[in-house]
Amino acid sequence: MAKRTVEDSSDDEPMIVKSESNQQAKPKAKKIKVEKKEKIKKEKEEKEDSPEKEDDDEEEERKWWLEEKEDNGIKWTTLQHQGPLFPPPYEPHGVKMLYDVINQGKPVELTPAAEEVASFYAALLGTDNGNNPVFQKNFFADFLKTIKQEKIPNCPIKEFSKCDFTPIFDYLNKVKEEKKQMSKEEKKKLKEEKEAIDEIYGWCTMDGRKEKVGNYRIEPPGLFRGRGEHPKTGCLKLRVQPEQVTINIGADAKIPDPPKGHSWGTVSHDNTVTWLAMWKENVNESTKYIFLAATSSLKGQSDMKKFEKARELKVRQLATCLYFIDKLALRAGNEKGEDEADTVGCCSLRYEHITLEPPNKVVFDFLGKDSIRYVNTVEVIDQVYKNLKIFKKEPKTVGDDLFDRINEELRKTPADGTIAEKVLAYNRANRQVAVLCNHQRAVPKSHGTQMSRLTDKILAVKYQRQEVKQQILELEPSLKKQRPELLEPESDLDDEFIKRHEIALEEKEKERLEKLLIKENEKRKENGEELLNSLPEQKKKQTIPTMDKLEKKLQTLTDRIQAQKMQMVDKDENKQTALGTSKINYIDPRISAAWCNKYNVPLDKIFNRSLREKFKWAMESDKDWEF
DNA sequence: CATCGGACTTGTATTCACTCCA
DNA sequence: TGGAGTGAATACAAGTCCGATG
Repeated sequence: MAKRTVEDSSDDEPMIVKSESNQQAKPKAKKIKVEKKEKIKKEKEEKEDSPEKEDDDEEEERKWWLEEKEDNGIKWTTLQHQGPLFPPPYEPHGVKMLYDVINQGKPVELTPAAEEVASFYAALLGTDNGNNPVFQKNFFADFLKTIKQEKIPNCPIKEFSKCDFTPIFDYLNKVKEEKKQMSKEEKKKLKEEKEAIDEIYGWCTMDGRKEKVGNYRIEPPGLFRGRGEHPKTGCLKLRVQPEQVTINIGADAKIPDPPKGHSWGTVSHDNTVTWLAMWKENVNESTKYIFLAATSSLKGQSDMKKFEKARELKVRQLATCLYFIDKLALRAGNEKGEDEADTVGCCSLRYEHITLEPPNKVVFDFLGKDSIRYVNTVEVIDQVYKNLKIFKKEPKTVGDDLFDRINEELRKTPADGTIAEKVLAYNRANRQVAVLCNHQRAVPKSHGTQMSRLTDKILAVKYQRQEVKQQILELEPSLKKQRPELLEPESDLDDEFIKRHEIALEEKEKERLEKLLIKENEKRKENGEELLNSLPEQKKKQTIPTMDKLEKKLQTLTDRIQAQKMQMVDKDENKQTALGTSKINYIDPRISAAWCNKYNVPLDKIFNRSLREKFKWAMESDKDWEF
C-alpha cells in the first residue's frame, strides 16, 4: 500500500467564513441561487426507485434547502407557539447565614426574598466568581438593597466581610448530594416530567410546520456572571415577570396564556423577525430573546445564506485571478514551501503586492518567477477594481493572501489511505481553521495518561501480531526467506512491556476462568449436581489455524495498529486546539459532507448527532459539490 | 456622522449523561 | 459498582452588524 503522509503546509489559509447575515438589513427580493433544479429531479428519481416506507406516520420531511426562496425580509406568515416557561417560585429553605460570629453574632433572620439572594451567593463560595472582589461588591450592594426593600426589622448586616454564608453553602451541597443519590425510579420520573414539558414548550408551528424552539425558558434570577473585568459582575439579576415580556406571534394565532394572575407586557405580530418572545434584563438593560433551535429551518436557512455569501466571494476571487492571468499573462502561482524563495504568481499574490489607485488603476509590485521583479500599473474594469477593494478590506493586512478563498486544505487527503488517515487529514484541516480563529483550549489534564494508555493499547496489539507472525512461521517455515519481515521483531515491544503485558493477560485469564467456574456451579446447584473446586482442564482441542485465517488476522491487526496510531497522532496534535466552534460556525458543512462522500468516510466520523441534525441541509452534498 | 440599540451569531462556563476503568 | 473523566448539551454572556436617530 502506498504510504502517503499528510503534511501541514506552512502558511496557506484554509477557507473560513464569518457570518454576514444580520437580519436588520432587508434586501429587496434577492434570490439565493443554488443548484436546485437538478437536485429536485434527482430526489424524485430516488424516491421512485426506492419507495420508502419508514416514517410513514411522520409527515413528509421538508427539504427547504431545495426550495427557491425569496429573501424579502419576511421570516414567516403564520406562527403559533406556547410562550415562554417561567422558572418556579422560590422555595425558602430556612437555613440561616451567620453574621459577625466573632462578636457573638447570631444566625440572621431573613425574608424569603433576601434568603434567595443570600443563597445565590452562598452557592458560589470558593469559585472564581465568589472570590472576585468586584463580584462580591456588586452582590453585596444588591443584597443590602434587597434587605432594605424587604424591611427586615433589626437586620444587623452591614459589612460583607462579617457575613458567613457557609451554613447555606453546606445546605445547598447537601441537597445536591441527595439529588445524586436519588433512586433510579425517582430519576426516571424527573426525566419524564422534563420530557413532558419539552413536548409542550419545545415546539412551535411556523407556516404550518412543526419547528423546534431553542431556549424556551425565561432566564431564572441569579447573580450576573459577567466575564473578565466586567464592572457589573455579581449584580442581582431579577426575576422576570410576565408583564415585562413581549410575545411575538401570528396575528391569527391563539395567544398563549400568561401565568395565573398575570398578563403579558406586549403582544406583537412582527413577521420580519424570528423571535418568539423577548424581555429586557435589568443588569445591562440588554434584550433577551427566545429563538428557534439551531436545527430549525429558519436557522438553517440563515446558516446556508452565510456560507453562500462566502462562496460568492470565492467565485469573485477566481474570476479576478482569471482576469489577470488572461490580461497580463501572469503566472498562476502555486503554494510554496518555507525553504523556497518567496516568489509569487497571481493566485499567491499578497496584500502588499498590489496597491489601488482610484479610480481604476492597479499597481503590481512583486517578485515573480526566478525572483524577477514585476512592476506594472494597469487600468482595469470597474468590477475588477471593486473586487480588489473587497479583497483588501480589513482586517486583511500585509502578509495575508489576496485570494484567500481559493486554496482548500482538504485536497491533501490521501485518497488511498485508511479511514483513520483520512479523518486525520480532515482534522488537520479543521485544526488550521481553529488555529486561524484562535480557538484555543488548555491541554486536558489527563492528556498524558491518555497518551500512555493509547501507547499501551498499541503495544498490546503489536504483541498479538508478534504471536500471529510466529504461528505463521511455525506453520510454513519456508516463508522465512520469502517474507523476512515476519522475522523482524515488533518495534517498541520491549521485554519490560512484554512481561507486564503477559502478567496482565494471565490475570485476566484467571479472572475469566473464575467467572466461568461460578457460572458453572450456579448451574450445577440448580440441577442439584455436585459443585466443582476448579474447572476441568479444557481439552486442548485448539485446532491449528489455517494459513488463510492467520494471514487475515495479521492484516486485521496491522490495520488496527495503523488506525490507533493515527488516533494518537490526532489526539496529540489536537491537545491545545478546540475544534468545536469552527466546526459549528465557520466551516461550510457541505464541504465536509462532500468530502465524506468523495473519500468514503462515514459522516459520523466528522459530525456528531446534533451537528448532523443542525446541518441536515448540507448532509446530502455529493462528492462533486464544490465550495 | 457618530452613537445607539435591536436582532442575531458566536464563544465559553456550567451542567448533564455516558463511558470506562479500578 | 461507583466515581473520575469526557464529550455533548445547555445556559447565557459577549460580539457583530447595520439601520435608525438626532
